[in-house]
Amino acid sequence: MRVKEVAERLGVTADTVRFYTRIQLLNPNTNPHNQYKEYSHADVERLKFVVAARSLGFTVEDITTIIAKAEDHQSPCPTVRQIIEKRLEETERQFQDLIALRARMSAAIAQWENTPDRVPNGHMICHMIESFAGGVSDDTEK
Amino acid sequence: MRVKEVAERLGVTADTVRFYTRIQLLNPNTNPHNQYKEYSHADVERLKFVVAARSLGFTVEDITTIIAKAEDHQSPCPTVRQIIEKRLEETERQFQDLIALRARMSAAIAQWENTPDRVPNGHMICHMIESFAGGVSDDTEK
DNA sequence: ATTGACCTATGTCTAAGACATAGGTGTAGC
DNA sequence: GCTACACCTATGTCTTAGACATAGGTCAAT
Repeated sequence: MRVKEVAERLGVTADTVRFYTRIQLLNPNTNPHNQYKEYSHADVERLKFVVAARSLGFTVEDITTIIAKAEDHQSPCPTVRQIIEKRLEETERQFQDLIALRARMSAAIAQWENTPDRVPNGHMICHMIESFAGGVSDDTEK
Repeated sequence: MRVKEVAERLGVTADTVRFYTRIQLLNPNTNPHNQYKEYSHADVERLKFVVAARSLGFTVEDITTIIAKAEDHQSPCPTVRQIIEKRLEETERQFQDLIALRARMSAAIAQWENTPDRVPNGHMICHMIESFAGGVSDDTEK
């Protein structure tokens, strides 16, 4: 199978499969004539694993580590448990950040509904953004 | 003022200020002797604007556009309203994606609590990840 | 003048692919 | 066989918003 077929089978783009191939997460045979890659059943299985792991928030580097352990006949499970715990914490942080951002955005939009457009003058770029102080202040004190 | 002082005043890193300077979002004077940048009060004001806009989800490119309009004596307000609406939609999408991801991660962790570690065999890399199907399946049908 | 702590500008790197491009494949029509 | 032509491929470059590494500059204390 060539890249597009593999990609479609697993619901990812051909570019994604090419990327994984480039970083040697996948190692298909190469046709020496035209450099086309030929993906085997084993390659598809591995890609399936990568896609599953990605959808659980593992980074590509995480996955590389996990596969390396497995190929070394070690159980990757402890590593996997450890990593996902860390990734979940990060996700939680992003989540909180995103909630705060969304709140700021919504508040700004609400406030600006009753604000007229205005042409900037010398010491203002956009009065809407500038008047929405949102916690941004100079620390100059004097 | 030099880069570090400006950065600290606005609660960002010196690298951030350098980055904005590099892309000419800020245009401080350069000491021809050592290339050190000297930030004026106007530079600080502009940086304040950039930081405020960033905290509302505007991209650096958005901000460049907004400032360009303002310097051209046009009101940036319509543009600003339009952009933030778009950014809010994107944020909402990310938010939904993140909720789904977090749910998958939590579910996986929960499921794996009662799952023993296992050493990989020929056709399995990590049984925990592989058994947590999470919607990843081959489209092979034959 | 020299040391040393701290600062600076510049170049490179990041994650995970997307995009652009030059060239290859394969089928249909002649 | 040859030619179109639609579609496919590998490879190189680009993306965001800074962080990091490094070589060199500053400045107060010695």
